[in-house]
Amino acid sequence: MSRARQTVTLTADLVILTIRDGVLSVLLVERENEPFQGRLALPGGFLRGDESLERTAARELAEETGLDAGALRLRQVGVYSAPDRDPRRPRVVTCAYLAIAPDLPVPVAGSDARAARWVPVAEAATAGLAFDHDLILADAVELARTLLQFSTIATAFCGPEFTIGDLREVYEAVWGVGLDKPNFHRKVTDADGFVVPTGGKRPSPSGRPAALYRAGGATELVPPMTRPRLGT
Amino acid sequence: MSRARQTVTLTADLVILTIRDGVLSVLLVERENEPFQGRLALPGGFLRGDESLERTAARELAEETGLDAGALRLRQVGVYSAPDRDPRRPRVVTCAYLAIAPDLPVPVAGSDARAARWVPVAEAATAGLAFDHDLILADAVELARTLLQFSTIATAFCGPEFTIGDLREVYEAVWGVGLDKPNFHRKVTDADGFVVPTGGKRPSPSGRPAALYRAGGATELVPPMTRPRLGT
DNA sequence: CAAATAGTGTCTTTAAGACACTATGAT
DNA sequence: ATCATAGTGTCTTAAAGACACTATTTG
Repeated sequence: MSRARQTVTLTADLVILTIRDGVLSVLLVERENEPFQGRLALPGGFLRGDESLERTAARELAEETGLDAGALRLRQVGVYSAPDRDPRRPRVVTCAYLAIAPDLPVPVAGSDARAARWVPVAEAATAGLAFDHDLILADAVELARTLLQFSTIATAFCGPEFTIGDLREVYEAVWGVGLDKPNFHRKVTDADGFVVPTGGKRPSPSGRPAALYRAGGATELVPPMTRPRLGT
Repeated sequence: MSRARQTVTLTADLVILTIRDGVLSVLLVERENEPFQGRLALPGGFLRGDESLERTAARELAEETGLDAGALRLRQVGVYSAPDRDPRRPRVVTCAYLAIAPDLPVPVAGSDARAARWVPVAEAATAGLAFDHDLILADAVELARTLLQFSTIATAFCGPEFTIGDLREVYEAVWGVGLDKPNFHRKVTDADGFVVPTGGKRPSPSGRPAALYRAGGATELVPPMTRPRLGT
């Protein structure tokens, strides 16, 4: 019974999100070759010899951003296996991974010299990415939005030290909403193991300096952050 | 740059859950061949010619249970790509899908004549499944538990008509907890588009007959069903 | 002082959960 | 009548959200 036991090529694609100037942005590379030459695409690469897909994704992440995949957590977004998703040839199946990064100084030029840059997600979605990367990006952003509700992952968007205001801006950028400052402050500082004060303060150009925090030990966020409902 | 562009074999595995006699159960097949001959495994099969993985999963579902995949919704659980997960040969990568089914009369003998049967999830987890199917099953069950909180998918465990008590038993079986009957009743009937009364009643051997409902139009469940927290 | 941003107090509304109570059937 | 299961009322507590208010800085 070896009927149609087909072999395929596997890739791992990365959706690396960060916040730049208060705008949710994604790391994209410009394609050098056909198909989709000159179009923007998610960074990614082929599965190699003895790797799992997670390892492929971690390796690509290091190559594209210089970030240690051990520090950052990769989460599976999903598998994309439509037979014609790669026009070159059938049967290139990809698994997408989500990574959340602090605001990096600049995307490290990939070791493979591709021009990588941060693009606001809203812009990327309208511009039209290569392959089915529009769909992948949309799924990944939706996953990130959900993770913000139930996990403490928002701190991954921040540096090692941050203010509650910084954290609030993360939620506002990813969710695309405005949040009540006083209630947000209370909720975050009350949640167990979400943030812990470092004792330091960050002066502001004009106004009271904000206390600094670092990420706490918890991964799950209880009670969850409630995302404002639109339709209601 | 064709370095190590490896080809792999892809399969889709199915975690088909149902509730039998109040116990969360999974459809398993007994393996006829090595490796893991005689052991229980998740049903699944190889990706064919022009299929997407979703289609492979849907086809397997039809073969194993006779259920129309159009009626049932398949959800991706995840990709499992550890290099040595199939001892026969490296690079068999699988994508697992979750399907939720009403209590079927009996597993339709698969068209490929494998002995398929329902096994309580607790039993399957301890028995030790073939390959990494223990892990896949655990992930799928965790996904199902989460879906019960935020979606109206619990009705998929029931037939076309069901009582609120039936629905409560679904939650209790999947979550492994007891729920307050009066509060559950109110919450379910108040939630918009979760269940709609059919007007019928189901007599009970001893006691007041229960009103019958069918699944409503909503897919998202707001407010969500709150899953009792353990540690607190 | 005013302006600006950080953070606290407190009230209202909503939902969760406990549980007493009523309703409707079989025997 | 009793027993059993279905379903409602109501009270308590916890959390969401609005928003007035206080605190701490710069100019």
